[in-house]
Amino acid sequence: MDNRKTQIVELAFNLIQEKGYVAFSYDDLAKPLGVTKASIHYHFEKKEDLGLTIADRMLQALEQFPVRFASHTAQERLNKFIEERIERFGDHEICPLSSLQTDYESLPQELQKKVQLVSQKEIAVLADILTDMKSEGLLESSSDTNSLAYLILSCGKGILQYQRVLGISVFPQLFKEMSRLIF
Amino acid sequence: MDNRKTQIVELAFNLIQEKGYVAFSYDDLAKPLGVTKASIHYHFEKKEDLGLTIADRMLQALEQFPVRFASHTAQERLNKFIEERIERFGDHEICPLSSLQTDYESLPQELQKKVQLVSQKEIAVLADILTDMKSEGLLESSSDTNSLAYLILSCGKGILQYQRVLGISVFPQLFKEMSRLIF
DNA sequence: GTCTATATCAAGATAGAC
DNA sequence: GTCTATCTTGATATAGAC
Repeated sequence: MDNRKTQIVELAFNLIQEKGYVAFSYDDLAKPLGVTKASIHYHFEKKEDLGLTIADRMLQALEQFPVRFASHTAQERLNKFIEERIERFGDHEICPLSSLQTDYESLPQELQKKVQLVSQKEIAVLADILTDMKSEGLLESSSDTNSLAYLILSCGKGILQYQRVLGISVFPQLFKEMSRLIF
Repeated sequence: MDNRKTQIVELAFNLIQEKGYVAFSYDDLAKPLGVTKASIHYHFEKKEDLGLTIADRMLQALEQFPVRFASHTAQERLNKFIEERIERFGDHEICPLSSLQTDYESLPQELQKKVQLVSQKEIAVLADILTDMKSEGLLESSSDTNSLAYLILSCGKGILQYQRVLGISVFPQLFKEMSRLIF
């Protein structure tokens, strides 16, 4: 049953968004699936293997983004990039990359390396979109698109954290404020 | 020896900035101090007690900030607010509040409540400074100072995470970019 | 091949020694 | 009052049952 493997990855991905990488356990996966922890270990021998699979999925999604929207304008790609993120997160979820970044010092070396790659790729994908926007005159020519990418992503991730803790929805206003500043 | 208690708090505070709240253990505290875990439990019966003490310290520091700089201009207070943060963080440290926010779902209720208070207070302190700056004409009158506070803090915290993972120093450029946008 | 029973280790926490 | 020896639990991981 290869579907079980997918189930585990999906569940683990959600748990990372909710509890963080260090905080979630194999029992958190086993219980809802109605199996024992050891069964999870069959599919993913070590927690690191599961972490790597998830980080790889994140990396692939980022790599595919520019391919999926190759025929779209830069403005459309920016909108998609942001919309997809907004849709993905509920009230009790934070960015999975934020979780992995926070737990960075506890991660095994190979997973650390993968988290680095994902972090770099996420910045690069957004920076590319912003650079295209600059070419199209939608952004001031003096803008540092790389710094802007850091700024936008950091901001979005931070807001998710505040939202969850404070139980409020500041994303919309904040987004308006950010757009007003940048564009 | 009441100094031992202080030592523990200092150490735990650093560990939260490095590893996160869930990830650090009483053994991480005991080893460098040359005592057993149980000894730490004497000073802080439960991990939650230690967490609460640290969160309280963060809250007090925030409450004192406007008092310490009551006679300063809004611009000076903003500079101080940011400078103190920049000075506090090394290459392998992230914002302690970010750590507690990421681990939020794993925290005992009382500590969750305290993390909420710290989060609110941090936003409020910065928003107050920005509101004063608006009164002094240093900020566009249309600015939403509350949203700006979220934006600035989120951004700063996010950057610390990227910096640590990528081993780079993007804070300076990013800060320049942010200042250019906001002020 | 897929899973359970079990081992091992480290976590947080208690009770009792100095 | 301060700490150590010890307990209990829950974590990751292995070896072996179906």
